[in-house]
Amino acid sequence: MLKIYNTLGNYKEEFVPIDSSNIRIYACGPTVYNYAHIGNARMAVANDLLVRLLRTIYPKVTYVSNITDIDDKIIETSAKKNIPFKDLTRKFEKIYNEDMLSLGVLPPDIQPRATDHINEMIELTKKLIKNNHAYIKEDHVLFHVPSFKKYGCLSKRNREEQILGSRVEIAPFKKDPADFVLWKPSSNNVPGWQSPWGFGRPGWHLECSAMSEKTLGLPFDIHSGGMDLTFPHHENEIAQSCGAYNKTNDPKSFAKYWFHNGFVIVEGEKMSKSIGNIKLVHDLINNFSGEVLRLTLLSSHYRQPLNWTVDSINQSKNMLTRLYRELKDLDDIDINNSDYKVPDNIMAALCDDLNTPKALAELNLLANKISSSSASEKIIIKGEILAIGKLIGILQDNPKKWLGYGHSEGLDNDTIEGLIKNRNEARRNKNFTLADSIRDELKSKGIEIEDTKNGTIWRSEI
RNA sequence: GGCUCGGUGGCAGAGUGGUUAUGUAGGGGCCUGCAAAGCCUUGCACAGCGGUUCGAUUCCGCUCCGAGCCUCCA
Repeated sequence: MLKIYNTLGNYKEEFVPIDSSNIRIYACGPTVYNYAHIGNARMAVANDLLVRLLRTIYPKVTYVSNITDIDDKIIETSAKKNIPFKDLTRKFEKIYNEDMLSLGVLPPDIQPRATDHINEMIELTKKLIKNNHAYIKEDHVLFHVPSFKKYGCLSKRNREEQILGSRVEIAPFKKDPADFVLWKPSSNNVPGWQSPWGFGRPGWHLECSAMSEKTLGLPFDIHSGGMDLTFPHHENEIAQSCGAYNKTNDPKSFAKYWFHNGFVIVEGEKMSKSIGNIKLVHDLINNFSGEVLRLTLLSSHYRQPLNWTVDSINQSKNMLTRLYRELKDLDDIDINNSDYKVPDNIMAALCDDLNTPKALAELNLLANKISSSSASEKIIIKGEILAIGKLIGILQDNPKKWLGYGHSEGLDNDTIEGLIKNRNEARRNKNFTLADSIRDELKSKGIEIEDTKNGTIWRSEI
């Protein structure tokens, strides 16, 4: 039984599908005007894991994650760089997908773009006007928040208190301070589309309401995104999608479960432009394998804040190295892929609101058992480790390759083999000073050697 | 000011009303010419103060500290 924490209600609850033959999930994707940072990656990895887990339980999962390719930050950036906004967004959409793939994130089944759904957004806005949830004022269309009684149900906010504590300047054309824009005018040099309310562009919440309905139908099972999207983005989506169909008393007529991942902080500090500590996947991938980055993201529970530190990355790297070493030692054991089975205790941990730290602890315990296991037990353990790895998206590489055995980026293999031969010659002659100096020389070139009972083997330091 | 969520061993990070988390880093040992790798073994912990309890790190209250949202944000 899968349990997930539902922000709509703030408690962990059993996942009961709307239609168990097709689980439908929508994750708010990136606004593509820059490289993806590690926070974007955490969202993608958390949802990827959820989808992978759902796929092991249910026959079909439809995973939708959008690309926001029109918004004011995009417009600003394209103006500043003097390139058409479409060129900008297509470029970073491509980079985003490449970066996520390097983290082992499987592509969503559908990745809709906001600009391909302008008509749907216009239709949705028309419905909201017709249902008296929206009004037209000074070329804007605004959602009237007091018309939606359940407003605040997701973020547990009381409107009056919000207004009192508000530090936001309120646009003069709003009937109510909480009203938000569905459609706004664009001047000639700003991207826009023709609409019944003139040339303009959508407000930023509207796209997800339109695209989720179009791609998944209403209601769907899970809606996800970063914690910060809870308010106002997801709150407004609920208002729009429920208001369009006059289901204002039933937020679950839009999406049943709300799944939100926590933030990434960097070396104990908030990740922000002003501190200048934004970690881009594009840069990290030059220094660490995607698998290491993925494991680092999975090493804390998805709802907890994740402290991204050099130490935490190295820890993940060391853990993977150790596990790959175990697998390398089991290299000569052939197993049938179809016999893979994720052990019950690890399934249970993952089904308990994606408790990845617990699952990883169990994985380590499983690996610890190898040294004291019989040959037949080792077959089972190897299969289980690979099955777990497949589920959570790690350990699928060739162990020798991953560990760097037998290939070098610096010295060529013949030179290395030659030096090892000389060293072993020296060892036979008990000339350990020479032997050790050869080893040191190799080490300085990034080559580590291991003397085993089957001879000397070498690997590049990872 | 309002709403959420946290404070666990050097570090990372689960969990539990009484029993080992796990990893990583350290200590000791085996192996090795010495290493590396592996194996065995071992410290170190539950922010503070009250309360409930036979017993609390785990439940309740308060205090202190921290994070996020309330404005664009994953």
